[in-house]
Amino acid sequence: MNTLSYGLLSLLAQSSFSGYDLMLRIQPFWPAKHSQIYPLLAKLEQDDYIRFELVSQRDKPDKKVYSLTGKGQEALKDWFDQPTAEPALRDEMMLKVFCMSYAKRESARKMLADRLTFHEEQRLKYESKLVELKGRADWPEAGLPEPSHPLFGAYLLTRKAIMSNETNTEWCRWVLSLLPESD
Amino acid sequence: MNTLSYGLLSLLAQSSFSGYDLMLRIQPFWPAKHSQIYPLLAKLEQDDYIRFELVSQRDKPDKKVYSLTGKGQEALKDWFDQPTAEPALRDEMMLKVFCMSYAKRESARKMLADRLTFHEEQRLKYESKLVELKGRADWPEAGLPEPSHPLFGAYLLTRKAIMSNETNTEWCRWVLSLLPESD
DNA sequence: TCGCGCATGTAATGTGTTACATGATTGT
DNA sequence: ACAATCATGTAACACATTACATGCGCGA
Repeated sequence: MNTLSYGLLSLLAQSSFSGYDLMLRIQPFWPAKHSQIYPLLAKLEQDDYIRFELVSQRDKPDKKVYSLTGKGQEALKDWFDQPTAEPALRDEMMLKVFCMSYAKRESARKMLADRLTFHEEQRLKYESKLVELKGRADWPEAGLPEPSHPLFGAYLLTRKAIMSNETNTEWCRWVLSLLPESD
Repeated sequence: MNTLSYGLLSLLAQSSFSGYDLMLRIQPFWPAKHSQIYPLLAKLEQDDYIRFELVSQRDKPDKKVYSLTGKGQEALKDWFDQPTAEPALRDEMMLKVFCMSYAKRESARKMLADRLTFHEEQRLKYESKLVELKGRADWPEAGLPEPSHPLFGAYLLTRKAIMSNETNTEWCRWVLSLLPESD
């Protein structure tokens, strides 16, 4: 049982999902390709942490809809009390920034401008996710969900994503302001 | 040549470092253990991107001090104009937050409090790094370095680290305020 | 004297990506 | 026609961690 395994159980604690759904939903928190997810799900199913139901769809391929077993729920609870690993960020851009004084001005500006766009788009994405969450949930109009609400965690993470993207956007703009166009 | 390889070259563009130094300095931007770094350095040396000089020390083990070759400098410049990969963040805490409504209140509070401490400590660390940078460099008292200054990148990254840690600190405090102690 | 920091390396194992494979439906 | 989305899987390879291995000097 590695972190990705617990992550999948964690998503399944909310609701049932297909492998494809899980793959898409875990991306923001733990990047993983379908080629890693599918074998893991098979293993978790074999070890009785999760079970699946075959669902036939019209107009779409059949899918396996996974849900937590009792053992899976127990595993999740135990995991929660284990020490939590520190976050690991890997960002090629930061390595490039390190030697930026040796690069062409326009290369640097382009890299920063691309990253700025990325963070602005991410921010928009998570802001609409927040709206969607507010629609699905039934918390008071003040906008503050109860800690016991199943969507509480998703709300916190969406806010976190928005905050991080705002900060990164601000940083990109600041750096660009220090790098005037040289034409 | 993978991202970590370029990262090592990137650090060596600033100044010469031992493998041990490189291992410590690359952590904030690209986590990697010494067991990954040493063989990579040997390979980069064999391929003529870097060279080393054996330095004997009193009271400390001998070390290999690496520096960039001409080929290494060329490689760095080419790399800078290549498209930059998106950042990848892996954070076990975010996965735990997702199913927080199913966990014990005190477990959740402890996890958040630990993370809060982590980000506060990181912020202090990077703030002293900023002071150290200002001491080493000779940019105007206004505090704004020139983009051509060799420490320009390090300055930008240190500011970035401080900003991110502040934002994360703020998020942790906010979440804790939503999770009153239940005793 | 016990652990930590400096300093380097290898071997075994675990994690993650890319490529290979298939196939229907929907929108451009 | 062509690409994208949904949907699942395997195989080969690349990347990363843990454990094994050594050894000196310094401070508690």
